[in-house]
Amino acid sequence: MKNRLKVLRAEKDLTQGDLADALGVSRQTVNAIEKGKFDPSLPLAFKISRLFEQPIENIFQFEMEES
Amino acid sequence: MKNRLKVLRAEKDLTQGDLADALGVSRQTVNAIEKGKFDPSLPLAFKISRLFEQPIENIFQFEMEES
DNA sequence: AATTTTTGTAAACTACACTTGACATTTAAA
DNA sequence: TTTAAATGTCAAGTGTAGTTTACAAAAATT
Repeated sequence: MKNRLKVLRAEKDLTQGDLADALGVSRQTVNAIEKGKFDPSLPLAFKISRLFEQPIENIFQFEMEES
Repeated sequence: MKNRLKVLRAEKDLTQGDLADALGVSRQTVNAIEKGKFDPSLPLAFKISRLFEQPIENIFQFEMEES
């Protein structure tokens, strides 16, 4: 699953640590999601969505073959 | 997290088993999600979204206090 | 160039999404 | 009203999201 986190984060001038704090997760979790190591849970995806004021579908791009 | 699965399923006249097959998950998983026992993973939420041709936000309603 | 901040990554752990199998209860059909 | 289909739920297991701690590498500051 691809995502636009790095760009969105840059637009708001946030470090991975800043974003992690804002979301209430660890910095490693933000890093892992940003690098595509794993997908966020649905609740976390919603929090990210609200923080960046964009629909989930606009932040995460799911492709069917991924599973 | 609330969801409109039961209604959406009724609109398409699908049983929990039908939906499970269409999504590639077990019937118990569909039942548990529908009853709010747990949240779907983000990939599964995307599959549900595509199947019902509605954005995730229109199917699942996240409220901040949930976590 | 030296220091600080940020990012990447790893291991070991916890929590929960999802599985199979099984059975009881409710709803619909014959 | 008896049978079948659909739903609810439980237990025990697997896989992955997310944790903490820790350290190395890269990027930005001074």
